[in-house]
Amino acid sequence: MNLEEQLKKAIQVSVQELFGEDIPIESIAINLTKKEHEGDYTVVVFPLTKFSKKSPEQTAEILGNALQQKTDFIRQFNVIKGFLNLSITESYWLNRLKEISADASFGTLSANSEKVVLEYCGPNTNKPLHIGHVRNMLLGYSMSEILKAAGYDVTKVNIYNDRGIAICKSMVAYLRYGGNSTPQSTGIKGDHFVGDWYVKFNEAAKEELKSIPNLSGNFDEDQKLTSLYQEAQQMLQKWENNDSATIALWKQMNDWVYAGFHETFKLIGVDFQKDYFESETYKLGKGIVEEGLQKEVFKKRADGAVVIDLTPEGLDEKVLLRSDGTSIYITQDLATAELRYNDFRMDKMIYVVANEQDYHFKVLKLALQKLGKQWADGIYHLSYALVESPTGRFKSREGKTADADDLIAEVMRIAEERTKELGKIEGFTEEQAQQLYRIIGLGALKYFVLRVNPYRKIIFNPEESIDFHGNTGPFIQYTHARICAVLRKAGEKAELLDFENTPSIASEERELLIQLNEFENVVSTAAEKYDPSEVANYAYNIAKLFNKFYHDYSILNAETEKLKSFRIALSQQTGVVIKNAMNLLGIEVPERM
RNA sequence: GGUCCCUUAGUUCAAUGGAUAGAACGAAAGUUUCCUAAACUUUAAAUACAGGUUCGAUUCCUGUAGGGACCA
Repeated sequence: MNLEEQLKKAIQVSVQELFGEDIPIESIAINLTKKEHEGDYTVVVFPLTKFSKKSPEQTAEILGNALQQKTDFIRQFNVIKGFLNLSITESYWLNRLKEISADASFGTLSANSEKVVLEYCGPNTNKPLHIGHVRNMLLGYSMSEILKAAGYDVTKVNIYNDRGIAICKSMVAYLRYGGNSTPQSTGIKGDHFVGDWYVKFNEAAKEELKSIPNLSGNFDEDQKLTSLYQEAQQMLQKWENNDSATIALWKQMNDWVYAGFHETFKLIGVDFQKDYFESETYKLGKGIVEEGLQKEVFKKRADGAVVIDLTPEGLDEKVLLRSDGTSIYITQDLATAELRYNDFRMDKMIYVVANEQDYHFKVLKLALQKLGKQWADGIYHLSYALVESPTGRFKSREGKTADADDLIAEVMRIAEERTKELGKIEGFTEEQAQQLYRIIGLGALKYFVLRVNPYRKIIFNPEESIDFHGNTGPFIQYTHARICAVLRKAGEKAELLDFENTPSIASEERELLIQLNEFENVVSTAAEKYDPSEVANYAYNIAKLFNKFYHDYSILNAETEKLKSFRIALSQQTGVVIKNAMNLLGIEVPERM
């Protein structure tokens, strides 16, 4: 049982004994004491005054005395207004550092036997990944690591939107203008190669529109008048009819795209245990529509469309099958969800999808619940806001600035530039140097994205490079490298860890230690809130505290051997926590930089 | 028209209903014969507006203004 739990339990018992009131343990508020006050933990006693029938000060005083008697780790306490500040004994903290250091799995919560399927990325196969996918992938990957650390059994899945009019457009343009070119012959990465044909399609369609009169001015509408679009339509038709030449071309182009995607996945460091393809699931909707009609959860409208009435839930009447019998995204997704449940029997199903689809997922979950699917209660939409440029939403036609591969290349280039400026790669082989640029560049990018709450939109200015100073990934990585340098110099002495009865430790050391002890709480909160930024901010705070400690005190030249031993252990554990926290964000930390 | 989200220093972000609202960048000033200065220290600087709930509101509720998304 950790310290906070022990404290809460002791408070609960004391309140019962002192004031004769049973209070739920969740109602007890314990915070870390603010810097400007003396103490380690603070109990807010205002809520207890209604049971004690005494002033906040008196209540705190009485409770403080009781707690001190009941436990053996409270050295002293003070009361300021309604705040009871408890100081924990030094021996408790020293002992705690030993425990943490000896615990190889510190930061990993015990397994809870719940199974989670987490879907993320979800690209279309007609164009390369862009900055939106980057946020999605970083969130998805990080969330999976956090959930694993919190004790869940996590399976990551991807869904490819590999069919439909969009990919047919690329196919048509390629057939018309592509000749026998391939990614290999042109040296263009597969997903970009196919994406280029998609762009080409739109350019050619615009060109064709110049000779067509009476346009509406709306490209999405007007393009339907072009021969190109009609060809794409026919292509889609043929695809749906299983025309072998069409299928062969479709497969070829998608394979190029997948090869490109996989390269990017590998570089950015994300993976999936299972892939789903829309082409294999897009027809599944019919069955669930039947089921819904039978159960009378869905109904047939006068015009023949099948709908679900969600007005009691404050939503609208939602169409699930159009009057012409064609299905809609939501219908497919209902069926895909069920398919996935049959595949995995998971307790939770998490969708990492942009907040444009908040409404969609509300409907999805509600509809499944209304159909009586118990497992639908476990659906969670991890919604995140879009990444925008300073002038507004990134449009694919803004091109390069929003492209994922370009973005990654750019941060790595900046990392290289900065590192060389600082002359930090002495003694590195070329391969090690490249590795370092990758770690730092990606660290900067990933931290930049993950330190922000998912629901908050990110303004990314491609003109200004991502920062490497202050509250950034490289700052935290640098702290880790510093720690490694000290530990290297300390040599085997780091193994000794004899710091029993170390004379009084400084407030900077104490604060760092208290924060290290919080790591498991942070993991648990991040998992509960589905929010990696909790971990990011924590890692930053740890790094900041360490740097202050490092600046103010000498580790290797400590006044006594015991103190030195303590500081080495503290540094070592800080390094471990930084590394583990950063790994939860999908960020690697270098040993030298 | 309906539903949902957002608004905190010049800028980008923090703050389970708790103490004097924290950081970073940028601005101004300083620290290197000392374990990595991608670091550290100091200064100036913010809760959109109006009500309400209560011991206490950046946080919860209502309304206003501004920004964004979705549903037809």
